[in-house]
Amino acid sequence: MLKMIKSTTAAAVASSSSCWSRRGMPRLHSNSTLVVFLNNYFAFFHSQPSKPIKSRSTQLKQLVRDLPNITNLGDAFSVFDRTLQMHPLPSVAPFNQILIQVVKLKHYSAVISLYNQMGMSGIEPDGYTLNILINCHWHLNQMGFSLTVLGNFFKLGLKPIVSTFNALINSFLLENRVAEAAGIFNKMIAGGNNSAAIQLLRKMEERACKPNLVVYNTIIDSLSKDTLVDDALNLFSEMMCKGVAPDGITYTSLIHGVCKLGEWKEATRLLHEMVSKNIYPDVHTFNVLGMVLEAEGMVEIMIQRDIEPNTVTMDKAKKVFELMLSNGSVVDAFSYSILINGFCKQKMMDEAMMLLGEMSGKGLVPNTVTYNTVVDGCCKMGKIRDAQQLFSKMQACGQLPNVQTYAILLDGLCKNRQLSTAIQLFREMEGKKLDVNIVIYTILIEGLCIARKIESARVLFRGLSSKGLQPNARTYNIMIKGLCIGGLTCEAEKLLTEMEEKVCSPDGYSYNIIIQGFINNNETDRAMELIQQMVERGFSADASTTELIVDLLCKDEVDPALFSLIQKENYEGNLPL
DNA sequence: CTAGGGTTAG
Repeated sequence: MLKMIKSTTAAAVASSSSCWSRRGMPRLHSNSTLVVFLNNYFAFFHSQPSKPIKSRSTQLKQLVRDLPNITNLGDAFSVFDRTLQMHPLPSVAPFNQILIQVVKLKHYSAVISLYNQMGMSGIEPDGYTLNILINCHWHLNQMGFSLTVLGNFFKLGLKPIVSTFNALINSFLLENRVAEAAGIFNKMIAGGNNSAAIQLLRKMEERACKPNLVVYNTIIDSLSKDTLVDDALNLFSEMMCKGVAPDGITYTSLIHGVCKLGEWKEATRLLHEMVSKNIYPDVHTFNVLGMVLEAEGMVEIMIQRDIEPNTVTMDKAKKVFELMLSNGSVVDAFSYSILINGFCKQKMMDEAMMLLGEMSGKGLVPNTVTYNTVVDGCCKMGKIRDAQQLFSKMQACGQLPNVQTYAILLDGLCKNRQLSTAIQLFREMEGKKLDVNIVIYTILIEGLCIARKIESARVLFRGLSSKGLQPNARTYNIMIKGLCIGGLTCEAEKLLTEMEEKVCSPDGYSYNIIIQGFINNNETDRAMELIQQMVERGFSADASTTELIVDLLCKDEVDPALFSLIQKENYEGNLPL
């Protein structure tokens, strides 16, 4: 088998070695080798009678076999309650299993509340339970709770992040607890601190606590996510030099990173390399590739390379799916969500809905994210009624809407002039004790501005800090635009200044919005000054701003020198000599 | 039965 894959990938690499280009170049040609790899890979598995990738789940989880499949929080609670009512009370093990299932559903607070319920019922936690709990506290950014669970090594409120973690790691190192150290890395990275993570990696090495594969994978993935792919690849080389062999997770992280940068050649090389090491792409890897190909409009090329672009049909898309399905284990609910999202983004809602319907027939459960995707698709098409129906349906199926679901629907309502329904929905989500975030308020502020209720928008905007929320650049931009529409350019400019003082300085959008505002309100002098400022800061006029300026120039209302300023900015470096 | 990779919002 290995030989076959080796030969197909080698052929794939050899077949189009000259069509690579760096980032920013036409993509349709540049990733064709990747597509050839995929086609060969699928073709190979298609010809195999049995599953090539052995499922590890058959070797594990004897206990969980007796538990019903948990696909939503409601199920989890009922299974938990039934387990709690058993006589005699079972050991902690099945409870741990339930907690793990809930962790997989990412309902971390629910895990903690179930854990508390266990305590009240007299079930003693074990090491596994505590690990699960620590993991949840990390996900919830509750570092203090994690530390308490770990055994009160430290008091709460320690500020210096690196030294805190160092201290923790040192104490773990005494016990040779590499796993926990890895967890701390994970948390640090969640805070966006790659360099601190690498520093800690070095500390581990100094202490002769050899970082293992998980530690490296965690950091490599974080670097890849931040598109620091060169650093990720360096660490990748380093781990191999130190005798730590990469696995599928390492490769998937790296492939994700290079694909994000459009480095198709590198992606193909990595795919080739992993297969040559007897590490096979799994459903995660394919989902990354599927996502990337979809985003690049490569779906049609994946199926048949000589068809017209932009003619993706359901038939053709299904062909890819069937190809993946022929592998038996390659398509899961994630894969469906990704493909459905692709169709939604292409505004092909019929196809998206068909796929959604198809899932249950395959025993796959559409989750909150899947529904969010189709609700968004409907909203963006202006099909609010359909979106609302899906919103009801998901709840009927036991998939609870989250903040993102509400954001999607709220935005759809606001943009389709149904402000009062939006406000009703907002009240509903408040009632559900969902954590209303800045995205939600930004949507509402924009909705109010669209409805010309500038005063209400302003009240909402000013009330953000009392809710403990910080407006970001997008919130400011929307409010500035609203104020300009309301003719309140003076106040809009004050907000622009306020942005400077806060952590979010004005971006290109901010300038375009306010410049348009000044021009539309016949304050050309002020507009001129801001155009100057915008250009100085390296931002440029967008199409509609340029149009307004050209219009002014035509009416001879401004200094003609202005045009060259705009033009120079737009064509800098590209003017033919 | 513990850690690490894939999907969604303004």
